[in-house]
Amino acid sequence: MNERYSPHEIESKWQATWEEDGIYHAKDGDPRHRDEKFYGLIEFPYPSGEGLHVGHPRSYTALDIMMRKKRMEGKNVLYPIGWDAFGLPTENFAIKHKIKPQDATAKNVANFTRQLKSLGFGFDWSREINTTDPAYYKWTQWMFLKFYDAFYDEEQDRARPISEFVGEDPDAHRLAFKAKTEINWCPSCKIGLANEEAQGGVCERCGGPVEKREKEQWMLRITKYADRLLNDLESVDYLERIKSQQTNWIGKSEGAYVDFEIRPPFSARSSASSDNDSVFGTIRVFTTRPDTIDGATFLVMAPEHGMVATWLSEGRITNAKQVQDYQAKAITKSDLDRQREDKGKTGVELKGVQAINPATQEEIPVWIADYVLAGYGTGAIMAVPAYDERDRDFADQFKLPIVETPLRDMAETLSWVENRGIGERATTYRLRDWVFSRQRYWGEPIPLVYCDACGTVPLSISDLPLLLPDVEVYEPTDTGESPLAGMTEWVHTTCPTCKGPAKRETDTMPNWAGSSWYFLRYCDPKNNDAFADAEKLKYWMPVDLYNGGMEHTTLHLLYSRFWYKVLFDLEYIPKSCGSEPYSMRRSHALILGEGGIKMSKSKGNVVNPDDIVNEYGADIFRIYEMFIGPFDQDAPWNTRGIQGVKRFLEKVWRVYTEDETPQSESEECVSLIHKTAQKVGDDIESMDFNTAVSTLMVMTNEMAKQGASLTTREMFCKLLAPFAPHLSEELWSRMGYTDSVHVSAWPKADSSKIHRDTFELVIQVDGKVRDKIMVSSDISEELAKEKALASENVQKFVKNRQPSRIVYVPGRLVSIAI
RNA sequence: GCAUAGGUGGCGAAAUUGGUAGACGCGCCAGCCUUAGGAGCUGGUUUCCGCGAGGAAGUGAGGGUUCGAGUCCCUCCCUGUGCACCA
Repeated sequence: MNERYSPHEIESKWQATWEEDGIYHAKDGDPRHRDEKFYGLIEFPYPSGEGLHVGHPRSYTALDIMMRKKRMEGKNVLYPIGWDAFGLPTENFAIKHKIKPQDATAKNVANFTRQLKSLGFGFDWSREINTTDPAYYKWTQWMFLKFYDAFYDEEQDRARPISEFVGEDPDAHRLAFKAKTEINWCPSCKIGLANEEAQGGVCERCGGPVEKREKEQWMLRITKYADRLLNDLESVDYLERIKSQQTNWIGKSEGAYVDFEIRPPFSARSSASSDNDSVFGTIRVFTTRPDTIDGATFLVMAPEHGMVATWLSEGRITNAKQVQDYQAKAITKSDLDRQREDKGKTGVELKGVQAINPATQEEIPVWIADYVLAGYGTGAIMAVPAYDERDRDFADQFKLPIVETPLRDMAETLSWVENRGIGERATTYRLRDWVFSRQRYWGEPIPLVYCDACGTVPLSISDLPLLLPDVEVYEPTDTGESPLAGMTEWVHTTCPTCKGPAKRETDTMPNWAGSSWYFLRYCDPKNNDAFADAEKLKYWMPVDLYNGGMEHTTLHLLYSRFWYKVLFDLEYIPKSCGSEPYSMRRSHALILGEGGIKMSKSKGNVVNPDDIVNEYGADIFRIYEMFIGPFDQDAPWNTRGIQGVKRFLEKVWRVYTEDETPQSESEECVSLIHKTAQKVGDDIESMDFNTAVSTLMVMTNEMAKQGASLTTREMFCKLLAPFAPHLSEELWSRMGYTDSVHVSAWPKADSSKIHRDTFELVIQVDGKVRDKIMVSSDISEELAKEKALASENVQKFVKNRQPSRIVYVPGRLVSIAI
């Protein structure tokens, strides 16, 4: 009886050996030789209580395969791992179970570590980081202070230290600044919610509707980087759909601001006052279609527009009550309500004011309506119902005039607007500044204090990290304040400048903070004097390949690019690293439940990686996830499918442990192993892992049938190594090698050996295959055509007719057209 | 609506980028082995016609280019994903 393939014995043995030998440790190198390095990055996981999802290993295995190949090709590979551990789910979980988030995190990290190690990934565990480690978040806080101490210089188009600011009110220009913004407020839970917790306008905790409330929060001025974040996409290799999502998110549009004069309606004007006197203001609108201005038959302002309040206080609006009611409703209206109302628009006319269309000089009415957004453009639009669907809907609903007018020339209109001094060319963006405060406990404390004498004072680096107080109670408050606000001992402190009494900022940072720069920390994870040493950054950065989920394309990916650019501008990142953190970005897709629906606890179709590893072992699991379908396409889990992979590896095992090794082998076999080497190598580079696996299967079938020489077996073992690291290591050592297969040289395909002496020539008549004949590879065109016409079956279809054309494709076919 | 990825057997999918459609795997069928098989091995498996050699049809629909189209062009339809009353 032959020995059976026992994944578990093999896997734990080799995992221990690898860890002992440290074969996956990256060595810092000389920046002058950085072409030898390869930095591959996966999005570090959030260590949730649920443990690893089967989706995680899909991405990690894919990069693991690429990194193993690069390592075998002689690259100095950095493939690190860490934990993005601050955040809401852990905090909520800890509150529910009355434990500390610190303890929950430690437990979850231990569980994730066990799971990841059981899968045999070649991570460099010596560089493991954790965003909740004070030694890590010290630098997150330090970076926040650098944002606080910087402004954006429009002329130089980069951030600079605030000390270099020339002009009035530098505080108004800091990259980290405080401003009133809306937060999501759940009236039943009496708690401020993060956007993630209020998706769809519904509270994640109680399911009730979420309202908007105003609160002063810390913001980061990402909008200053809108153009650079957009333009620099040209310099990086991201998937097209990633680029387009970022482009959409930034949402640049070009057009013009146009001023509309406002006066009382003609009918209300007293005969004594002249037309000029009656103008009491202007409303500036933003439009991308100034060429349609003749068709602007009314003006619409956002209910929150400042001028509405002004006119109300000046008593100009004759239906004030109605307007105020509408304003009040619009402001408290939740996103959910707005979505529900998408069947019709709402709005109120501002009676007592009229606008003048500068193109036609006609009086047009002014409305407020919540389909006009306060935060975009100028918060006011000229409505052109003849050309704009939304304006048409509104006009239809309220019986406003729709006038078809000819379009003007765009360039001429822009000049006309500018020459008359009634506006200017303008560019707007959808991108908003980044709301950086969270009223939560489990995040990095914002390292600022408020002093009556000195105002807002940043902590100095020697006071960092500002530790999160270790307390028993950290539940959210009814007031919308951070739980830290209730910890008076922690809040009351002394001012770093004047030593007088001061209060700490009690908001914490969002979990996007720690993940915005973790890839920098991997370059030098233990440095206590800097977030990373410049020489090490020069060697490792930028990241050569970054893989992650599409769900992080607009937030994390954009935030971290922005964060990196600020550090770059402020010269904390060496110039030679470049102004983009990631050279290449790829995205994996989801693994769905059986039947193609999303895996979820409620549907009961969640597959636990532990179960799969226990039943089949890591190598089978890894290969199954690669074979499941194209890496960038969603794929349903199929428990039966994994059986096929099991058979495949068992067949490999038999080939190496049972078959007698022939001294010589067929030309086909030699050709096939080199073809396999070529294809597997190419497929790994292009991330076509599913076809790489099938190529390995084809080769295995051939070896099982025909037998294979030692050379072929060695070559195959190396090709298999990135996919099934444990099995290949076992086979490698059984072949007598003492060094790891993972540090052996990646096999190069020899194209002269792929070349065959004969090939199958396909013969087509009128585009249909009529025969296939074996011919010599160096057959001449004439001979090929001759042989083709000589074929009996071909003659049956040619039927003595004269071919109008005969095409010969070397090495492939002869096509005869009648 | 805008953007983006797709649509190929019973299923997951391949297709050297314009050259044999369905590789590889699942499932199914037959056979072998076995006390037994929901284990393993071997062979078969797009559909239709035919005993067979072989033939016909076939890549969401319809046109077009070409000796030749899953692939290129035009007009549509459907599905997934992201953003969305962004002026």
